[in-house]
Amino acid sequence: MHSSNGPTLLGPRYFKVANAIREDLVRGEFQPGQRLKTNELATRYGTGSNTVREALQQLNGEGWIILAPNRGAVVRPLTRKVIVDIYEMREALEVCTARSFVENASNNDIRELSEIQDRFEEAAQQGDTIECSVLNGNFHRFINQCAGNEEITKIIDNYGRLMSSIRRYVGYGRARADRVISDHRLLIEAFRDRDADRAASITSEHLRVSCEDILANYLTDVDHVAGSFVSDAVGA
Amino acid sequence: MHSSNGPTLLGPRYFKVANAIREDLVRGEFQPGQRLKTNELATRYGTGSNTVREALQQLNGEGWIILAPNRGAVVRPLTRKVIVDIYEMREALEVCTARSFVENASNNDIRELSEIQDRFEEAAQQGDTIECSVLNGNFHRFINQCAGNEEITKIIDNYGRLMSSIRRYVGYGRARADRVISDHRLLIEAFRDRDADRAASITSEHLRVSCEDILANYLTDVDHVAGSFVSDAVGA
DNA sequence: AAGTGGTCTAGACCACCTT
DNA sequence: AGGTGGTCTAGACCACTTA
Repeated sequence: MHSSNGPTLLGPRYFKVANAIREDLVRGEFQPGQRLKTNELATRYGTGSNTVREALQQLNGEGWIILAPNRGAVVRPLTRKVIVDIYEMREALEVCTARSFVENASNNDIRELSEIQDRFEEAAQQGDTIECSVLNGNFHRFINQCAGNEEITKIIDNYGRLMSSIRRYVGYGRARADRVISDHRLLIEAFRDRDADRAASITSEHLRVSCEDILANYLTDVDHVAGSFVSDAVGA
Repeated sequence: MHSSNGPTLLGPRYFKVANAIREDLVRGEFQPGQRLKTNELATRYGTGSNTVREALQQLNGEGWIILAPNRGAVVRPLTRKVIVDIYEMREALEVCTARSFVENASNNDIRELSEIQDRFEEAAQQGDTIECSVLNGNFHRFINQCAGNEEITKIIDNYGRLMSSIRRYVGYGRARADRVISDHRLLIEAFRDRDADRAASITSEHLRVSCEDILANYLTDVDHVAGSFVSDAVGA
């Protein structure tokens, strides 16, 4: 081991390239619909085209780009329809995990969940939107993992980065944070009561409203890519 | 163009390699839990290791293998839990598409669906289990596509080959075919009545029973891989 | 301290599109 | 035909695992 700068620093090269491309997508460096050519990307990130290809396959699975055989990659335009579709899928799956959580979670799990929620509320109190975003992710991920369906967890995790990037794009206003807080509280309560139906309907409603909130703050006509930096966050 | 033997015959090489590996998995050439080494596969299929890697990424997304960075690929053991998880996911998503179908499908779509069903019943009548399997797939895929959520369609299609391989493994008995037929009929009827709740509950029940049927015919203790050929099909 | 096997690069190859 | 860019190969490289 060589002193301290970390052994591999984030694993294989194609991970780093995938991260770099994701960041550039969020920064708006690539336009929706734009073709991503392997050789260009290879020079850009100082790597071989084959490594880029692996990164692109990753991003394809995560919904960022569209990959066609013998055609290459295109930046996926994030139309309102795409956002609705993704949220609808997520709703279907998370309603399912919410039900399983009711069955499978130990009292300890529920306690742990409400600790995440406490930290979330604290972050919201201080207007720390980035932390809010992280903890909100943790909250849902914790439920999904306790639910115990690895297939579903894998799928939702795959889309996680894209979804939180969309969320970051429209911002996380005070009003939204308040709504999230009360939804989460109701959900925890339903878990405590071991009421699967209530947990399911709260989850369903929660995600539906979240999606509507995003669409309301989303630009209407033009197609978008995941980010294009957002300056103001709270109080949007 | 060179006469007639087909231009590229199934697209890029990594598709063919992916197909070949899938077939070998179904044939039981690789044991569950077995490591799949890129170089071995490369020699086996007469290709480069990089091409193999791309094929493996594909198979990873389809649930056939488990891929870990710097670790390589392992044949995924198809435990009962994995099957249950996949079916649960599928149920969550297809209940959703069944509902959307009720909203979005034209009368013509419903007519087309029931034509697929007619051909399915015909194949069942003749004991043609392979054709049954295909048409059953078409039936559900048609519903999913009409539902209009591309994200969900993509996910279910991804798992399609694995699921039909599992189905092929346990066989498609007379009793099962009858049950499928009556379920499908009820579903079409619910669609005709534009009754989303009924369509949802039929779909849910349909998949749940299908999963139980598979588990009942599945060997109990040992972990399995997707195929290991099945000789008898009807009347299991 | 090798060895094994995943990862990466450079350049050739070839599918597809344009002229 | 020619060009562009996706695909593929051979071999070097390097992370991780054995002793």
